[in-house]
Amino acid sequence: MAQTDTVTRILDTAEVLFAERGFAETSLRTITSKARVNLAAVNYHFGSKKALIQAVFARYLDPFTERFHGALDALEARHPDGTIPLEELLESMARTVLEVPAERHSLKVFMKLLGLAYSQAQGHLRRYIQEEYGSVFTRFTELVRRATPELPDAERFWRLHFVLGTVIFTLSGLDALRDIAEKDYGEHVSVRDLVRRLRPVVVAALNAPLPEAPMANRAEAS
Amino acid sequence: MAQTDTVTRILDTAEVLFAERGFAETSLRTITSKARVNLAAVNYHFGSKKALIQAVFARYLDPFTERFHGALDALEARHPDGTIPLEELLESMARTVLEVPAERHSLKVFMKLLGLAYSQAQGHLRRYIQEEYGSVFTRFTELVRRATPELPDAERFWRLHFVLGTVIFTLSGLDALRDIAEKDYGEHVSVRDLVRRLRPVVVAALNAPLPEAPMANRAEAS
DNA sequence: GTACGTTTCAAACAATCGTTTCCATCGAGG
DNA sequence: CCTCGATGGAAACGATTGTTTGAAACGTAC
Repeated sequence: MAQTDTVTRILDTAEVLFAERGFAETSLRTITSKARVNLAAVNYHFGSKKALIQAVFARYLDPFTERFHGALDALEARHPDGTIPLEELLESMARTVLEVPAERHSLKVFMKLLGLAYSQAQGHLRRYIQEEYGSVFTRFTELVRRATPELPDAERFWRLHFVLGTVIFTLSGLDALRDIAEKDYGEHVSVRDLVRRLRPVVVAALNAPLPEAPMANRAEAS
Repeated sequence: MAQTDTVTRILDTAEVLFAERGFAETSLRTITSKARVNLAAVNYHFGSKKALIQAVFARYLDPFTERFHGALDALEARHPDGTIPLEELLESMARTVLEVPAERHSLKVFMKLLGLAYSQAQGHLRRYIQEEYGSVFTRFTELVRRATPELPDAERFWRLHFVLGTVIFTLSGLDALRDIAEKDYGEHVSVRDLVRRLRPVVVAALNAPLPEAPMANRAEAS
């Protein structure tokens, strides 16, 4: 139908502009004019700008969670003892993250959006993502827990976010970094190349020795 | 003078609001009313909103670069051979980052601002920071190069940005993460505690084994 | 062909934005 | 006392924002 055409044209244009400039810096007029669609179409089809932003994310995250659940199902089936090696877990997640947007040639956009979701205040976005897609992440962390029984729970929690930061930060700022790297080392870096470089770093970070015991608790500016 | 009072009151208010909501989401009216100064004061003292944003950063980065240069001078004096151990370099940087905003009890704000500087498009900001403060970073990376001669240049470049992502991502999203961690593990985390946890992870990431040789060059969606 | 629900369109809405203007106020120097 | 440059303050500027409106255009079923 014609609706689908307008809706997808809005989404296709919006995700690119959001990724390039951020949410607040992208007006509905910029989106609709570039998408060759009437201004009112956004509010008609999505209801509001907030809802459009969430729809942009849903188009990536819905297939991602579905595939990732499937991938974890397969992994659990191959390891009936319930303990999946850490490398396989990471590998599975990486593959899923790469697969989903690859079909629309928009891995870069997906990564930038993930970066924005974390950095931009946009309270509603973080809440929406947390409520809508938190369950997959919970399942994943539980599997990581079984894979790394020697790590204290709190330590594992923080280290998972450390490497999450590494990946999102790197892949979402990829363009700028790639330009610098290319200028300084003349080497062209593909996303797959970057993932190859990331793997040993992530594994080493998760397997790092435990920190020294904390000193006496000192108050800290909050 | 009265000028100084107005200027610092604007800066104090602006940096907090920017850190909480981002730049585009913080209006000059919100800043000036909360700071109890006239709306026109911002344009009078700073010239524009862009200039105010840069001034907020300069108030942190100017003392930071000065101290960091001094710390590196001291390190080079203690190692006349020109090779400073990696741990000392990292330690020195961490200490400087913690010192500067500690004097104004605003480490959290500083970290959030750093995170915003990377994520928000705000082209002018990245350019400003790069041009104004890029030299310290260049000096630091050169010292890291001498400290890790076994690493290929490109590999070191990427790993430095990996750990930079870890640190900025973690410390700028600290509030949200701290809430989750506190809820899940009942443990209160101070910034110093987090730095203690970060140290072994960062060292392990930089010292990770080299990735396997790349496969045949495959084109990748850019 | 006519009626109906859906979608598109141009126009206007009220609100907010950054910036500018103009005048009052102040304090120091002549 | 008067002057003058610097600062504070109220009001308005024009531009842009997200959203709403009401009518035109559309395809479909009777």
